[in-house]
Amino acid sequence: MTADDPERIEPRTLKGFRDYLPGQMIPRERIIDTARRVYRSYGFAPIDTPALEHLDVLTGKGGGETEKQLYKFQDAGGRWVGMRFDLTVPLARFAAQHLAELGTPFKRYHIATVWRGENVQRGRYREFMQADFDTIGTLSTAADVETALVIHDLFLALGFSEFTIRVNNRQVLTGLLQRLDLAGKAVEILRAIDKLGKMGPEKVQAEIVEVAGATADQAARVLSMVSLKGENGEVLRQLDGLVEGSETGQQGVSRLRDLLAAAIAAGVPKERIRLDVSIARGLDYYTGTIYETFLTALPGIGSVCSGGRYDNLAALFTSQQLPGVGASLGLDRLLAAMEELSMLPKSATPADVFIPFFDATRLHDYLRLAASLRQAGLGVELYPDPKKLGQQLSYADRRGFRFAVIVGGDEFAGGTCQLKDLADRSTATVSIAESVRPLVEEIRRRKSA
RNA sequence: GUGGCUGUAGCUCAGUUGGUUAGAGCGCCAGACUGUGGCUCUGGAUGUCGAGGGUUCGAGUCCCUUCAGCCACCCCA
Repeated sequence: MTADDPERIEPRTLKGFRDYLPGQMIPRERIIDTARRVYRSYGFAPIDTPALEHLDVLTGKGGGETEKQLYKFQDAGGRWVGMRFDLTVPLARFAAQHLAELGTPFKRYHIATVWRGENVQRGRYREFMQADFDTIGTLSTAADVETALVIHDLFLALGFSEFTIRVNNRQVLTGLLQRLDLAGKAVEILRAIDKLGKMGPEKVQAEIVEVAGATADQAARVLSMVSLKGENGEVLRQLDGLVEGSETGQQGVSRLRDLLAAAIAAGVPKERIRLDVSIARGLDYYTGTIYETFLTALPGIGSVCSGGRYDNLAALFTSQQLPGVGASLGLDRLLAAMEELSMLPKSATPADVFIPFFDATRLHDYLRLAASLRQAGLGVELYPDPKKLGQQLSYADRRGFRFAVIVGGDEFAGGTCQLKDLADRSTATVSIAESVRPLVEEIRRRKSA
């Protein structure tokens, strides 16, 4: 093939779809591992579902926005199929289909790729990964609390200390709207409220009047509630007054009060979990607690972990009432955030130890050494060509290896090796005559130091 | 889907009113240094100027289309 070969195909990826190089994939896998570990530590069990579903499963009763973003096509057999655009709808189908054998309460996590044909932006792609966890089959506030605790543990485990889980409860707003006779326009009003951070109160109020047909006075009252600021306890007290006379509203406030108290009792610092009456979440199926997680250093990127409680997950598929609560970690958005915050290590190798192929006649010895280090649990890469040592070390340095174990003629003769710490350029002579154990211990010691 | 900005070497960019063989820095490869990587010096390779079409004697430079990226709307992870 030549450069002007007309048959040559340009290598490229679809808009919004990306390749992941080792430098990106290593931290990505680390986030996945962390999420998995935290979810499992609470007893959430892994599941998976197909990427493709029957189209009607995904579209359900039809919803404007998601339907527009849905990737759909006819398969070879003429069936209409769609690619999942979130993990909640597949969970609903899954629950309706298998819950009889699983029983409730059922806690699952699901880390998988989803697809949305929407316009791309920083941290927003057409193919991205979500890491969901949900507890279904219970109405208990305990599950709501646990959801917040999982989010909290997760972000700590990921290396964040500056973040805020904002919580709210749909029932509070619903209660207020009932009192204002605006209950029928809840969806439009919620959507307007969701824009509060971006547009400011005046425009939101105008939108409520315009889109929901509310009077200026009604809109002002919605705004006054949604604009409540201050300590969690203070806001709760004010909400008590605002929802007075609405059973739903009172229940919402009461659940928020319980949730916050329990989360703080469980060790979440109060600055990391805040009642924020303005968060509403676009999705209409949330009926109770709502969660959004913001990074203090990067509020502009939006929520990196969102979720909430729903009354009836699988109404579309079964008459069985399935309440639940859960949240979704936006892995790719989070990764974009971490990259921007320089939280990603630059290493492009998953291994700790580099062994230069130094003495061209000793391949077998190098292979043996590498094997015994691996057996001790270390990741080891042996360079494939006996090039000059400087070049090999330069390669190791670029890749981000931490250690080089150098063994040449002198070392073979003396039964030793040189352990070189690429980070601080120091070297130490370690005996490997009897066993590699001293070497392994030295590496471990330096790693944890 | 709508609107704005951008697209030149692996990366960041320069490229004069359209004018012959398209440049820099960084990176990469090699050597100086036949057993030790971040410095220095020397040499070297690399471009369908995002793609396609048009205007022109002549286009990286102008026009149209298209693709991709960034930003806003929208929505959301």
